Amino acid sequence: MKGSTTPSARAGKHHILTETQIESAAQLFTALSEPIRLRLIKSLMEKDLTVTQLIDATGARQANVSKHLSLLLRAGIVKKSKEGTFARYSVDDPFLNQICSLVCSKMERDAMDHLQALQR
Amino acid sequence: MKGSTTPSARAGKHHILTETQIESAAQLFTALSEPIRLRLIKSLMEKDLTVTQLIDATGARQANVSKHLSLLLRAGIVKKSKEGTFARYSVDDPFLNQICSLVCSKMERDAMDHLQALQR
DNA sequence: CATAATAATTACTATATCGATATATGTCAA
DNA sequence: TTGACATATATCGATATAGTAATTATTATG
Repeated sequence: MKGSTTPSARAGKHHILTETQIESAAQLFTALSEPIRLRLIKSLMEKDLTVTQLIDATGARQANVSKHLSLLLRAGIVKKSKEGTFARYSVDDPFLNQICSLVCSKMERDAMDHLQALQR
Repeated sequence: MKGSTTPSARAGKHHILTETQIESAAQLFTALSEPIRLRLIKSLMEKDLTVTQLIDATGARQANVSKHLSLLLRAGIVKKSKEGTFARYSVDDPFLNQICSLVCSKMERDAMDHLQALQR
């Protein structure tokens, strides 16, 4: 026994991404690939916040916060509503909670694997 | 009724990423943020393949395929085993199937929302 | 050993994007 | 209208990364 996964064990049960979906997915992952944007998302997952509040929450500069927020907006990850001079941003997408817990469990699993590899 | 989500509806049930986890997650998403890398992953999700086979499957150049594979390897997304002069790569991580179906459903949901917005 | 085949690496150009600064836009209040 | 505040945008230098061609291991084979 070689411990290798048979291809047939995988075939037929996974989602097959079209080329168009691959491009879209890549853009989505790009939007999630910057720590500052994940910090913004994390803050917004607790509650809706204005730009000023996000500046305080993340410690980033105003221009950077605005820039990354508009990127997240274009990516369809956050929503925006104007309130006077304020802009209130929000995340309201089950996708984010799901991907968050998925990433968490992968990282935990990888950490476990790493520990077991050390003990072996 | 304003249609806004109350913050309390979100609080308490989501995963809270630490700053370290945010950095790791950003690296993970970076690894998934290039179409060519998603194409490699897609091919490998069907079955294990050598570099040469991945060149055929993706149409990319050898150096490029090797470079992106080594990036995916460092990111812990693919595994590598040498077979003579060949290098056979594989993905064997439930994370990928999960994230794949998650991304698919988000894209489908966004498409539906977009259609409904047009009809409104 | 010499050669061919496979894959990784190096060197390079082009492009993208980050953060920072400065400026513009928009809104409210006096 | 003027001033103060909130946000967006434009620009710039620095850095990172994509893709390519050429080179360098590494391994199998005659």
